[in-house]
Amino acid sequence: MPWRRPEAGAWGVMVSEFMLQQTPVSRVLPVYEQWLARWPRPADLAAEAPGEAVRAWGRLGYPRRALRLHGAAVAITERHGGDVPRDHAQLLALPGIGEYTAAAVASFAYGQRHPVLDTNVRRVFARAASGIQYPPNATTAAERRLARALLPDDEATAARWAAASMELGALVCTARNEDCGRCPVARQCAWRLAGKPAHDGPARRGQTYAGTDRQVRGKLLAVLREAVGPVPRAVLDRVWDEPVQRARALDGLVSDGLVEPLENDRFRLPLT
DNA sequence: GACTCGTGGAA
DNA sequence: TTTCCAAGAGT
Repeated sequence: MPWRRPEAGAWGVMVSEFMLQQTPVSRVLPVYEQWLARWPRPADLAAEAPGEAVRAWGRLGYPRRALRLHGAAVAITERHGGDVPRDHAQLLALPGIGEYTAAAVASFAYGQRHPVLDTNVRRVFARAASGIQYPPNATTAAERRLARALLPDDEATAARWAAASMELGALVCTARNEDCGRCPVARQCAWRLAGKPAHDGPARRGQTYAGTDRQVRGKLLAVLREAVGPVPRAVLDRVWDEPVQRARALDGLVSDGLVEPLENDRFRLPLT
């Protein structure tokens, strides 16, 4: 992956982590390349209108991430001299960076020792160590303890371990159709040794996208991304025929800062 | 802890 | 066709 090359730098790692939050690698790749070519440093992005970040985000989904990445670039420029901070707590204080992303940037970009617990690693640990097919819906204290216990002591080794355990989950120990034949720890895997018992308990609740506010928001924002200038409400009205839900979705976008209302019932991506 | 927040490819 | 889900964060 381009964000694993040394020349990607901390900013490249950070951009990739934002984009990879809930979005598959194959869809991130082209947008990542365009993004880094256009905004090679945090200050370059910080100098842009936030709406440009939202526009360049394209169809990656969850566009609030674009807004937060822009906000993080501004904060880095103002508070950290334009350099992505190395300190975990300072990373965590940036908008859009939570427990996982702070550890990922500190580990992948700066080679530090942090437990990196994403959905891939959690699945690997659930199977190899706990003997269950899938991890709990939300990360538990027990999972964090396990991750800390398994993390190698040496800093450089820990950073390599973080990347390796994630790759193992992403490429081999996948959610469906896991490939135990390629797994380096298959002989020690508690789940495999137990005969791969199927996940019990409640199924992870499905999302059901059709007809939700999220779908309406997506349609509204798609129109605004493509528009050059301000868009009249009448144009936005065409994306959804149910007026109450349509208004609620647009209001939500405005209150999230993804859309800026103008005079005369017109709208655009935010300039400030 | 429960919910919200996009999108599209694969099973 | 429907379901599942992909390197989470914020409220």
